[in-house]
Amino acid sequence: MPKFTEVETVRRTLAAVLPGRTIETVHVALPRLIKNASPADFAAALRGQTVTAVQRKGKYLRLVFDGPRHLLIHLRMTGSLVYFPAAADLPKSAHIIFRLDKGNLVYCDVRTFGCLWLIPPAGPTGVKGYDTLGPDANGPDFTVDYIWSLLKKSERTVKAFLLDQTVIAGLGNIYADEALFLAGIRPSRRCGSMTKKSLVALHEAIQSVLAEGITYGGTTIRNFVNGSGREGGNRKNLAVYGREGEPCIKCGTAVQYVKQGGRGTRYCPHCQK
DNA sequence: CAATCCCCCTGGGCGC
DNA sequence: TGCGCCCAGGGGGATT
Repeated sequence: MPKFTEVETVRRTLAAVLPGRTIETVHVALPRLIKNASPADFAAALRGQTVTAVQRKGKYLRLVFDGPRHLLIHLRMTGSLVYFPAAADLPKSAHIIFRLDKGNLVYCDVRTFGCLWLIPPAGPTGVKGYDTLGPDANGPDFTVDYIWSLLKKSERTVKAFLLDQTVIAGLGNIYADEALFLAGIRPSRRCGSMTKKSLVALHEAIQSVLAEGITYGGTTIRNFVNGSGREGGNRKNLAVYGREGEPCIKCGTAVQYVKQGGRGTRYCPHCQK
């Protein structure tokens, strides 16, 4: 599922219902999802904890409690975190169940790549990917000048650069392709060949695709559901992702598919230079 | 430092 | 209808 629009959609949904709720018990059906504690320690640390906030940084969700541990979650490809206000049949992929004073919070994950960690409320967490995150793609520190300073030093492709979470936190494969299309930049272009002008266009395109993705509630490709279990509605807005072989919406040229850095990459060979 | 490959897994889609 | 293959939004690690 994720890129951060999906994670942000989940965050917003949960932030509306979780604060004030208290965890009564935790059931761990798939222990390997918890990366830095045994199931027993994990359950014991969270029992009796009251949620005070639901935060996001990059593609990580953070449940803030009134106690000495926070819960950090990465949904990876197919994870979801869903609040059930009343008793309900749980999906087969419900791997971790937090029984609350009112309702249940359920971590579901078909491919089971997701990760959960207990972390301290402040300071380094020991979770490498989290501690090294760059500025959020929709945050105030993600500026043209910031990107320019890194871009000049890099010899990588622009797409690899965009997906590097230490550079920009939150951008995923779909939105990287979409932003590059919108800015007219070929994914295989070298960072060093970028002009300030094309960077400004790219910066704007990133903000734009992310804002739109959030507005439409995330992009449902296969397994994405938001914190209420509803699917996102953004798929129809995608210009290149999932449209390989179909005509470019600007010029009609067939959208190309290539593997770049192991990731499926789509672009218009006419519009993107 | 950058690129590639492989891994973690399940299930949908498609060709035969 | 069934089987086997290929594919997938993420990211970490080993290797070249």
